[in-house]
Amino acid sequence: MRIGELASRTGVSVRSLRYYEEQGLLTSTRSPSGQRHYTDDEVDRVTFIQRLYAAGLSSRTIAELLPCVDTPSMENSDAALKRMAQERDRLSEHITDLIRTRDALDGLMAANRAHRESPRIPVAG
Amino acid sequence: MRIGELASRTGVSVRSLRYYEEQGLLTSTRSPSGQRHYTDDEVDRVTFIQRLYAAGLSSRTIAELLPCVDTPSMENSDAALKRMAQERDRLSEHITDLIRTRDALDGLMAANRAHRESPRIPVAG
DNA sequence: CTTGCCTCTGACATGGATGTGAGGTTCTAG
DNA sequence: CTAGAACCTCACATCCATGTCAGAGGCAAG
Repeated sequence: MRIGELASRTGVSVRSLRYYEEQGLLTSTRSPSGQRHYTDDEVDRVTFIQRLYAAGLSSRTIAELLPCVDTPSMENSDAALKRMAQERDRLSEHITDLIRTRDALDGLMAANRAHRESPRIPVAG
Repeated sequence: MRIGELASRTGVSVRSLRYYEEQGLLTSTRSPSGQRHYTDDEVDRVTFIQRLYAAGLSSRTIAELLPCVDTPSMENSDAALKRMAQERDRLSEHITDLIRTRDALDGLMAANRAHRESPRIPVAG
């Protein structure tokens, strides 16, 4: 498929797809006239890339991990696996932090609702 | 306390504290000479602001929520509470998304480790 | 008074993913 | 053949929390 279709299938802008390629996250075969062509597999790949972006990884970091995703071989894995474990832990920490924040919001909302029903002395969280 | 102390107590840069004030997230009393002074309460406030930033809220959004935090009164609450619920849900969605990503990373790491122990594709040792 | 550190305002710089536009080529449908 | 999408590259713009620098004033200690 061409870039436009990949874009609409993944919900990622054409601009971003080109950027991913520039960052070495995505490859394409080129038609004789220079247009990018992709296989169906790239749809999942792009989705996964987006997932990692959403998890706060930079394109640089993603680039370090992807070889390990593509071909789980020894040389890549050795460094990349360590990197991946490291990112996993960072992510895990972040998740617990977000959960704590969500709890804080829940607490605030409860306080406000309580106040709404029976006005009282304001308490900050 | 003055801004430097607040900065070191919260781990937030002086620059950022001034920025928070500029965005209406933080207030300070000024000494006659114009220097900012803060009470101990501001430490928690700054920490909470950081928490919200980490949760992906923009300073604009945070500004919308804080009045609700300060004084859980009716007028503020009405709009802000709705906003807060909305952000809470967004956050919740994000959390489940991150957990899914973490699971994906776990899967990849497991696959790589499995490969390492018994290489299925004879490439190199 | 002077030295040194803290603070002030203001303004420009940064990074990273993405938007946007120009100017040109390619593909597809009529 | 022609019109209009879709594509190409290049390059500049945007957002937003921070960094950083410059020039000036504040304040405690020697």
